[in-house]
Amino acid sequence: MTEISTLGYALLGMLAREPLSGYDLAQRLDLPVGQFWHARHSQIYPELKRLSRARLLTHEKVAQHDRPDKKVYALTDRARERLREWATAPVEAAGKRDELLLKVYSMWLADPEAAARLIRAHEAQHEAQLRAYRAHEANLHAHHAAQLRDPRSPWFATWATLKRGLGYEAEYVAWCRWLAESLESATSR
Amino acid sequence: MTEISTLGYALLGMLAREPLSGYDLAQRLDLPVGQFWHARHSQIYPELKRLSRARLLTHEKVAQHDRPDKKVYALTDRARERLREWATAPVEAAGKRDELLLKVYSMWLADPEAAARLIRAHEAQHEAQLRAYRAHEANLHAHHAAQLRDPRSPWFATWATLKRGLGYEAEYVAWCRWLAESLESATSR
DNA sequence: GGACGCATGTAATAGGTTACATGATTAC
DNA sequence: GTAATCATGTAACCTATTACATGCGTCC
Repeated sequence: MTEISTLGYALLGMLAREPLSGYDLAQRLDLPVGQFWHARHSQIYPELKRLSRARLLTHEKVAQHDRPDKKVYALTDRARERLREWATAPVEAAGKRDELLLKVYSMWLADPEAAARLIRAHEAQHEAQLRAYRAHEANLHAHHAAQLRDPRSPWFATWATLKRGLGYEAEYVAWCRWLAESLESATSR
Repeated sequence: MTEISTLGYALLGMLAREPLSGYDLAQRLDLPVGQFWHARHSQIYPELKRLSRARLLTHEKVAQHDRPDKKVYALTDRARERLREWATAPVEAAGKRDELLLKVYSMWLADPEAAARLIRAHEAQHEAQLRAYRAHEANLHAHHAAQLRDPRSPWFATWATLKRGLGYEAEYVAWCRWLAESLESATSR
């Protein structure tokens, strides 16, 4: 049985919902508003080849009149089965990494005013992300309200990861505010 | 001016508080209860050499009677200055990665009961982490209450990162509970 | 003609994990 | 003696980022 990388499962997970091209996958997985995984096209194209060789994906060339042709990938039955097994298999809690927190750890060396500015900048970033997630959630409720209660629906899964994103960003913003206020009140005194 | 990697800053950040050996650093940065960064000894020892070559660290050999000798590293003034500048320099928000969330994204394919078990297991893990953080916080308040209000104190910085850890884990636990309950109520019906 | 978005790839490098290796000292 | 902790290192491998590279089609 062929090994499948985490990135592989990320791609299979998206293709299980709808067939997509490498470019489509790259757009969804690139920096913007993905949730808890990301990848660049330079990692995606070779991975699609590997998965195809392992007979986990099929692809068909789709000719387009208005833009370049593309390859649209779809799951095989084997892949869907592998994905289903993986989805509930035990996994270690991720070792989180956040460079901002590393900076905060050494921030006592620096000017509190400069520190507060950095934290305020991140507060704004996470607030923007939170607003985007909220808009996404409103959209989900508006168009797929019925499916959101069914754990067998992909919309439910989308909602579940989105809720985690909402909680994550809301907590991050609250923490930024607390920290920035602490730093600012120290400055004013 | 020599480039310093993020890992380098992690090591400098710890050494700015107290001189430590590679082994000490590895213990603090290894899997256990670090907060938002981790590394293995195989990454740490070579990095200590690099930082030493760049004259950012000094080390002295410390002979021990009861156990093997060790090298204890300390910051140079240049390193402390570099660390201080880095601490408030702009940084992009981290692209978060969490394999559990990736699984949740494809969980609609699987048996909701199996899914609920996986989520409950993570709930327990994050609860345990939360308890550990709470104990750490109580300890901080008991022994360093005065310094916790001073942004120029390393104890304040420790508290700030710890608070982020507390918020993160509390939110994670709450989300696990919500999701597990949703999955379980679907099963019982 | 040039910029931009679509579309697909490869190569070089950096960052990180796992495994391999060695040796001292203490406790059982 | 042998397992466990302290202590330091290297090598092989995998993952991920950045940069290089190409080409089509549309809009200005």
